[in-house]
Amino acid sequence: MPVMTRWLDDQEQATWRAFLSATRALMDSLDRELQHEAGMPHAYYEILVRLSEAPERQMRMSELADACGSSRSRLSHAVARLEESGWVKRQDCPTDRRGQLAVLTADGHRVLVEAAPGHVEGVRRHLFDRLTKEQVAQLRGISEAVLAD
Amino acid sequence: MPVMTRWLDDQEQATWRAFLSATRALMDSLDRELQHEAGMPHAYYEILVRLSEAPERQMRMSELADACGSSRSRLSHAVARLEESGWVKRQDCPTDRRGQLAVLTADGHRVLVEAAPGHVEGVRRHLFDRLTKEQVAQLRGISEAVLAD
DNA sequence: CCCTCTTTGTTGAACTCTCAACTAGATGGC
DNA sequence: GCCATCTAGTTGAGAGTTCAACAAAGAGGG
Repeated sequence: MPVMTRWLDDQEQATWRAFLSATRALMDSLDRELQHEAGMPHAYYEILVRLSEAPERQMRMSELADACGSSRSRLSHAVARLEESGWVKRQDCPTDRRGQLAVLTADGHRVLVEAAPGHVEGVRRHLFDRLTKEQVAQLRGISEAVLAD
Repeated sequence: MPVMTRWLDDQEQATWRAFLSATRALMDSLDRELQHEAGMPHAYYEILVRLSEAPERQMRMSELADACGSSRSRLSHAVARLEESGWVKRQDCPTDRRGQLAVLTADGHRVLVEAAPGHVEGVRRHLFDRLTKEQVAQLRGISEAVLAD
């Protein structure tokens, strides 16, 4: 039996459309810049960041997938690609013979260090420079509310 | 000459990571739901929405690309796909012989009408139900600030 | 009119992501 | 020990996106 749809009111509608446009524009810019300056998409950059912050710059594939909000399949393909570039290598996990460790290589770390300033600059230019301190706090609250489970 | 990088402070860092996670989770959910219920990704749904709102349910390819925040190439591929599904058709533009009009078909309109309630429900569940009225207003302001040129 | 520059839209190749199927190893009950 | 079940990770195919190259037609200056 069909239930009455709760359509979006004007404020919600306008918010949703602005949010979609803004997010798409933001992500497209960052992706393009990162591809141009570091030769990788934003998703791959994030993988390198997570690895660089992990103890011994290494992580189990599934932890890494969770940390990046990525599916296992996606991560598997991505790490394969990053391995071809020589930025990550895989090692067998000593405690679980099913497991694999993704390890950031010296080259991978160097690429990351070189790309980071330009990327941060981009995040500022496209996002934080356009917001007040108050809006930054609001955006954090909103993001955390969306994530809450 | 290298210029000192303005790194993100703690608040910005936390905001940026939460924003990335939240946006990715939100978009992934909506994409999955729409793919499952309507057989198309969110980007294609948006194309149908824009067409449905246009006079005579038709638009020039480049207007449509701008409205969707899409590249011409992307739109061209997308419309080709939507045409295969029978939801959109192309027509020559009468006033500009280079031009093409994308026209929403009756089938396309029907699919859209059927998918809309479920999609709106998803947008509510994943976004608006988790925010206060105040946060919705804030999100609108933030999005518009990011879009401003 | 002619030449140049711009705009419109498409195309193919390379790349990324998704989904379902699959292998291999761990786990738990009996 | 044995079996069913679950978890870790990979794989290949199909779908979507990007990028650069391209053809075709409009626009504008001389």
